[in-house]
Amino acid sequence: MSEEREITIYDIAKYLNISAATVSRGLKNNPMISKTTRKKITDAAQMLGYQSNAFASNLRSRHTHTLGVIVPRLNSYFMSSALAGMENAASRYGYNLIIAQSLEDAEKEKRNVATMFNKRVDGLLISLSYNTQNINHLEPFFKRKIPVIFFDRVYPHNESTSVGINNFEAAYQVTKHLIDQGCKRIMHLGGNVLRNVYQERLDGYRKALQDHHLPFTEKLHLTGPLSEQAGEDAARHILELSPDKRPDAVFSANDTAAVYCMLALQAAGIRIPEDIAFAGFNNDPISKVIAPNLTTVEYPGDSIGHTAATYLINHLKGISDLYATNAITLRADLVIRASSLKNKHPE
Amino acid sequence: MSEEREITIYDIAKYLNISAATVSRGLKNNPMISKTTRKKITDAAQMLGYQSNAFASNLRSRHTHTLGVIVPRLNSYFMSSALAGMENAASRYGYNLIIAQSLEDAEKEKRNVATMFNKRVDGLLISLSYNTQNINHLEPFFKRKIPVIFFDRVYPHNESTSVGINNFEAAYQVTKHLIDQGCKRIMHLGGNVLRNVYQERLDGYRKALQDHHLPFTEKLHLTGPLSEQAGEDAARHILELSPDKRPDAVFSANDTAAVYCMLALQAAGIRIPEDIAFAGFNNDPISKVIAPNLTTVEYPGDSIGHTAATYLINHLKGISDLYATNAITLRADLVIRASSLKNKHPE
DNA sequence: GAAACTGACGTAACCGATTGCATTTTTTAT
DNA sequence: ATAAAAAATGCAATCGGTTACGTCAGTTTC
Repeated sequence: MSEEREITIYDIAKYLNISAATVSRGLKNNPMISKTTRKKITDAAQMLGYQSNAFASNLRSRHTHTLGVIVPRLNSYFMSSALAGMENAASRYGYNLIIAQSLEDAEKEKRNVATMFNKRVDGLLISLSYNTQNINHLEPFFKRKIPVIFFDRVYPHNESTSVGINNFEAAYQVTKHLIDQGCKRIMHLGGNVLRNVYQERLDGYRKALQDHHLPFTEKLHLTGPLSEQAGEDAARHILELSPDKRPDAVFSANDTAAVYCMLALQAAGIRIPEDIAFAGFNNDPISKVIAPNLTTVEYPGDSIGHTAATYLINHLKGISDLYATNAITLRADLVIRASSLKNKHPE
Repeated sequence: MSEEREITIYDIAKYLNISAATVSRGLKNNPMISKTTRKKITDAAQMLGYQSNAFASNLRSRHTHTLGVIVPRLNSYFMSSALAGMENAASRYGYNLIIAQSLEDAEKEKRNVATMFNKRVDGLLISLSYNTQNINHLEPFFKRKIPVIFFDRVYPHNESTSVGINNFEAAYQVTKHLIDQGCKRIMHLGGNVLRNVYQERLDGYRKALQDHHLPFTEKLHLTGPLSEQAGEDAARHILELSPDKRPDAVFSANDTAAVYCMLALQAAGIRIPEDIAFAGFNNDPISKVIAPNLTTVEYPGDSIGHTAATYLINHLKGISDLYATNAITLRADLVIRASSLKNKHPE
């Protein structure tokens, strides 16, 4: 039952009859320490079961080897992939991740940011909540020059970098693909345009329509949370339209809404892609399971997370300068599957 | 460009002409401090933009308000749900989460555990990697009486608690359900029996067979990583059997393998559930998208995570005693869907 | 052989909040 | 008004590494 006392560098120092300073240096492979004493130190540390106390170290050296991550939700495929990518990069370089979720709430996001600051994270990776209006809550970070990287849902700021894809271009390609398939009345299920990703996807969609001389119709533009429910609601909305007013294609800003819209429409006897073609966004696992398989955009969460974290760490190590880089854009390819193929023999 | 200096309690103390000790107490709402000075302190703190330094605090008070979480992979639906549940519970009580993934590698898990220990987490939540043989690497935690909770993939240990479901019972129910549907040759796709969840699911399956006087056939028991590939491999295996030797049902220990097995079989012309009934495990989102919808077991990641974290925190606060509790078992209901319904009119 | 230098290690002052104990101030009781 | 009790605040040690600076023995240089 006796509480084991903590082994410190002082214990090692006493054991070897040397100073704590030497022990500290020896453990960090400081070249000032001779090979022989260094060996003695590491051996003694091993023997005594020494475990370094990160606090004491942080308190003095003023960095924590910890990165803060704030995401809207942890449990989406994209986010958990992004986190996995970050964790891989971070652990490779000896960094840890403190993860918090805003639950799409700007207020909780503010509290998360404050906590991260108090825990003195060395850098922050953040994807903004659904209704965050501005980034004033990040000021403490900017003031203290603690680097911030936005990923996925970014915010323009000239002292921090954004990591994501070209949403405009991807949405343009999706829409163009649907147009190439002969679709003329393409519906768009979008998210809150406060978030750049949804704004840019909407813009790409509109630009493609315009370039192909198709009108943009407000009635074919639905905005919502892109949830399962939202997908089903969209289906109901479509079914309530008179058949000649119905869209002949749906481009959803995520796969979840697309898939649940498809399921509801199919239940009502609508054929996909013959009656209505479908395209989503994210390349979520469900897109490969739904019948017909869903055309979508590969949104590489793992790469985005890995890139963002690596970049942040490189900045911290002085290898690259984050302030010079405004944005990093990763490749996001269109993944064409059966849900959008109206032409049996596409050229 | 000037680095803003950090505001400390000493700055507040100097500003108000009081001692740092009083400031420290005032900020923590210590009742020993009068209401008026407390107000003055918080106001000054606000005014000066004070942010507490968690290190200094931790170093002295010896707890971090941080929980370590080690999971095999971040990007599975179950795990990300569990993490989300943990984060909700933790943030409610002012705790943070440091998250690391073992990538199913026992060695990386060991390193993760050591890091968590060095960062002095107040408690540890862990789901073991695929090939972890023992829990010797957790000894430092046990020695220092730092509480450890296992969730999902647990390990028997009489000083720590496990949170999960009754896998044996759930698997029994799944198998019984398939038998009730008239199935007689039920195949099982299982995982590594080193992990309790897979061992127990296998046991439940076997017990149900036995109770219903059905033989257990080694040929109908496949063990693997339960990945998409594993599901497709299982399908190929089934198709290679002569039709009279084929199973009339498949019970997979997760939904991913079940779904990809179904897709491959369907592509080969096999009808589900008429030719082969299917059941999975986890209630992953894909189970609701596959046609026919997959019968499965609701494995409540969110609840498991929330419960595990709450329990750990209650222990830390002295509200409950973790050492007295051996296991917490959550409800896991069978979710019957079309993939297993051979009888058109089930009673 | 004295001065200058180098390598290896020790000394001690931090980092910023916490807390047992001492001290001062205020309140209560007599 | 005064002693006693209670409340409020201050003092100073402490947590465990880190690091600027000092020391000292041994080596090099001329």
